[in-house]
Amino acid sequence: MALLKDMAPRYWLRIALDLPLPGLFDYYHTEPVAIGIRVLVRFGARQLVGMVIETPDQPEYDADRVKRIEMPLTDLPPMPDVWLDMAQFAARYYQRPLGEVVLPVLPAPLRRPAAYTGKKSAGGPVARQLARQSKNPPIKKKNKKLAAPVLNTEQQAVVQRLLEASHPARFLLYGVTGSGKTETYLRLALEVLAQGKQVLFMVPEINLTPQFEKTLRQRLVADDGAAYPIAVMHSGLADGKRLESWLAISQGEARVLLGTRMAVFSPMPDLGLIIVDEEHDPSYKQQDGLRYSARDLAVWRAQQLGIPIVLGSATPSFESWRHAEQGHYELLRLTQRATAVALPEIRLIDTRRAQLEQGWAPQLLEALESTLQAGQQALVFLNRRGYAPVLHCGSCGWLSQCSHCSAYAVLHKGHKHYMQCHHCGDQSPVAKHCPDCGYVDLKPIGHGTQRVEEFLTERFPQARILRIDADATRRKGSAERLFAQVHAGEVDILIGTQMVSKGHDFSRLALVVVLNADTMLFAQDFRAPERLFAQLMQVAGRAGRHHEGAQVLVQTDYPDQAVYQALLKHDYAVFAQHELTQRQSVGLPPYVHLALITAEAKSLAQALDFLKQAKDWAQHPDMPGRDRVFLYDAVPLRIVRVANVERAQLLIESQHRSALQAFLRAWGSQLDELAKYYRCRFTLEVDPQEI
DNA sequence: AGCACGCCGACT
DNA sequence: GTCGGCGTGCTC
Repeated sequence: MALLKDMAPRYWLRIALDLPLPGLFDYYHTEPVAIGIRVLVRFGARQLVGMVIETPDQPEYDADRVKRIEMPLTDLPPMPDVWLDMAQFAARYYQRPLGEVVLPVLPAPLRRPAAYTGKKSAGGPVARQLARQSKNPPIKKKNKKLAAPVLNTEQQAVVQRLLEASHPARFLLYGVTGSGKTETYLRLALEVLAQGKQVLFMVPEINLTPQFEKTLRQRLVADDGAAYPIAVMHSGLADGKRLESWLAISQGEARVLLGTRMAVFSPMPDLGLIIVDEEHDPSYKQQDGLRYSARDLAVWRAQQLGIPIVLGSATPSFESWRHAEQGHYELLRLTQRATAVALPEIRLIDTRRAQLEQGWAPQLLEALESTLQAGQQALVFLNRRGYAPVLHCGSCGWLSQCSHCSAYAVLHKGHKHYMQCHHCGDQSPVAKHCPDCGYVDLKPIGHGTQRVEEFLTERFPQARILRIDADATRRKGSAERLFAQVHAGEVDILIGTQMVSKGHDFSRLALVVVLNADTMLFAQDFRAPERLFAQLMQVAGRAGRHHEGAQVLVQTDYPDQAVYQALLKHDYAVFAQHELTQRQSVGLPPYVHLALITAEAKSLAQALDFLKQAKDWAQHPDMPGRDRVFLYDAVPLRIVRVANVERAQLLIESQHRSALQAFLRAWGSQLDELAKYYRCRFTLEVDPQEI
């Protein structure tokens, strides 16, 4: 009996599984299975979908304990080699097991074991999806083809250079807001599409896709009048839709893919061009799981395929700017607005001298007043949601500390009043009297969007005021609906957080007011000024796209700061120069490469001890790259406790990317054991964007 | 990560 | 008596 069983041939497979365990897992099958095929396997007590990565002659694992796969999932062809190569690169570069790359990037139905084993799994998710599509064929969205606008000479020159693209076809398109970056993307895309290639368009956020999609549908039309099929990919799509897009683009049926960072992992058999819009945007970096930069992977993918890539921004990341300086990217500039409208005037309101009314300098209120009188729109921008960031007892000094975090609970008003910690999400009732001394008159300190809304409603009772922030969009439905109100002209004053600063083009907007810019400036992160500049340029860009005389007013206590002075002149280049000089002198990116290890434990001592011990291990003479890598001391995070977990971090720096990589590979593999000993959880982040 | 196994406290 | 809390350890 045993003999008979042994006679069945064994084809050994090394399989990637989505587990936080290093390496691949050995299985076998009685028939050959191709690399890149998904398989259903038993792993311990559960079933998982994995992907075949190698087909070795012998297993590495104890052959007696290697299991047979349940079945290969042949409803899709194997993932292409170039795709697997990119996944492999990402896994190595970001120091994660391959299974944490190749599986999470698949649409959920393709990696759910139940989709192949359950009762209603007949045919698998792909077959069902195709059946669904043939039953109700997607309605071809009709968009009137829009005529291409006439290019100005500057745009013509840029398009010319893009079309001439040869080696190295990596472009940094630096264009002020309204200079027509999108138009140049479209010209290049049309050219590439006409050659029978696919185009990948990346945007930083989901809410930017609808507007962009509309533009693409109107403009990406072939000479014969046929629209190039477009697929959209982002985390807001339902599983079925996401699978539909994935199938359309990977089978080459869709010619254009518009998506957020995850789109960089979509297989595209005929990919011929990548465009990364707003390339500086921090949203391109994933903040959990595999902490990848979609922009950086896009550059890698373009390099791998030998195809052109365009990184576009009005405020490029300093990393990209530096690449351009060094000639790694070709810098293309659009310095003029495509519409004849001048850039809005930016003014700093020095709050050190001003007599403030509820946090407002009189100039701001006057400007609001006259904007309303002129029948135009105003945008009030402040990056702080809720009513007030903290509640305070005037008698004993008590503050509304979150009971789980070293942060304050924020007062929220609305249909219901409540306190909420923005770090752990915990909600609690608003204290009626001081829990320490019983004093009844607790006062909110500081201003959030809700309080600004309340103040402006009192101050300008005739104005139609709308607030758009994470709270407003959660309750009242989609952000898109609220934005539609603004576009329809039903809003005089729009109050908003980051959410309003991107993408939307408000036609009647004549005034932008920025309230708490300084708090962004003094965030601990070394990128704070860079971020603030980008943020303010972006929000300023909302104003006066259609009308002359738009104003941007920024309240600050520090008008002399370089970032504000550069902003006054709309001068990114000078600001970049200034900041880069500083970065170079103190040794920060892009002049050095960083990695960051963050430890979490019940007590701060455990987290710190773990990191200290890890640092000691790093000094071992056998550690590769040790002499070319510098480790800082372990330090507690600024907000040390979140959800009753204490956190500390340790920064690793090197002049040489390859040395850092080699070091992290050797070092990182030893940390699991150490973390177990200190009862810590830890994450290792390569190229961290916040420290 | 998840899931099983295992050893201690308050419930029908 | 058992249901279930989550600590420990293993999974190709």
